[in-house]
Amino acid sequence: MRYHRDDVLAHAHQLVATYGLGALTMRRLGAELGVQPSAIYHHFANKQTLLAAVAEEILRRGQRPRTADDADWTGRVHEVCAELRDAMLACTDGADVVATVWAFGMGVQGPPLELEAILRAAGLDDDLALVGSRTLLHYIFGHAFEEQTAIQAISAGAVERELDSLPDFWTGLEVVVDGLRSRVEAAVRA
Amino acid sequence: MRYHRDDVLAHAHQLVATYGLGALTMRRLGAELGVQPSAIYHHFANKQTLLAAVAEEILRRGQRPRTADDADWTGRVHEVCAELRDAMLACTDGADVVATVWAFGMGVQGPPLELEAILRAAGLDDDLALVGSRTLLHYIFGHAFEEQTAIQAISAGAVERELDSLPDFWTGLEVVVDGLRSRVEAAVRA
DNA sequence: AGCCTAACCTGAACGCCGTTCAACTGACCA
DNA sequence: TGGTCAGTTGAACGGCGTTCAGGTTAGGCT
Repeated sequence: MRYHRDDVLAHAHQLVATYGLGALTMRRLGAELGVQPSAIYHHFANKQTLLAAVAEEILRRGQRPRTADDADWTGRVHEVCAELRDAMLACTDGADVVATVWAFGMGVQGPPLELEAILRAAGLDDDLALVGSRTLLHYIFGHAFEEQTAIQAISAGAVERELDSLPDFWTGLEVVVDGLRSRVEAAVRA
Repeated sequence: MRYHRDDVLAHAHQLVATYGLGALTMRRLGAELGVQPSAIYHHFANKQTLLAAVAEEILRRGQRPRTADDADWTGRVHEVCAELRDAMLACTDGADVVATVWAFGMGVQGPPLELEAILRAAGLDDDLALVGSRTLLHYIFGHAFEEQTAIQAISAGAVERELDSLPDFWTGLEVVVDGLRSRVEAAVRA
């Protein structure tokens, strides 16, 4: 059997989704495909590139049609945030993968740009729209990463933490959106 | 020369601070001390434990006296957030180290508990104080991590990103604090 | 049908990594 | 003087990402 880039990517994604980021090894991926590890370097320059592609795949699989097109900006923000969060949670270590790739500037530009555009359309100037989108992103990444890590640490028995000590995602998101709302109202008033 | 736990920890911290997380290797740390890698396992059970200790050390070195003790809660929040952020930025990969250790529940409980207490003293109920402290934390970790990673990626020439595209930390923090302020006012009014 | 080219793969090697373990050293105290 | 124990040694195990020169095969062109 000979493979294409998409076959390798699909297997890599499945490996991460099923067994976590630690299972994504060039050797294991090769074994999964019945191929030498070195064969993967024909499709991806290195592991970092492969990881970036996995991150995009995680987001791609989580995409949904936008329903609240010209509704209140808060509804559109919620929609994008929910999609991003759900996409990451649907994959073991998804938040880790996506946040890392994003921070390294190797991809994952869709949701940030979308949030930025929504905030600008709501009336914020360019600087505030950038700040707002990044604040939302940091909150979403941080919450999802902590949630996934805690689940993993607990199920591995590595730590005696309680799962119900995790705060609700939506309440925190509301706090950030409230902060943005006062800026939007000030901008519209001016 | 024979070493104690604190000597090993100090060298580990210095290694991370100077050359980054990637340089913290049991082998390299041993070499730095003129000792076999296995000798380190006498002081720390494994690398994860060592890393947790390094995270605590990063925070410890960033500690400052609290000046705004019974002032406005927003001032106290700013103080804690600034200390946390500065402590992480003072060390290469500091945000990565601290955030990871925190997420794994292996330590780094000082700042979160402090923030939670401040918000509770401001009038928020337990749930909201927890949500608020976590939201602040996620924002601080996310921003610092992205900032440090971007600096590193740019200086390594790995990516063509612009440094000035990073949004201002304090503006974003103000957004979150604004969101919390409306909750505090609602709580005090009730 | 035959060929050529590009895509895909092999297999071995290199230099790292965290971790384990039985055995040794040396300072300190009774 | 003898024993205890914190600290260390040195070798080994299994795993990792990555490189490279060379082999193989599928698909389009003549």
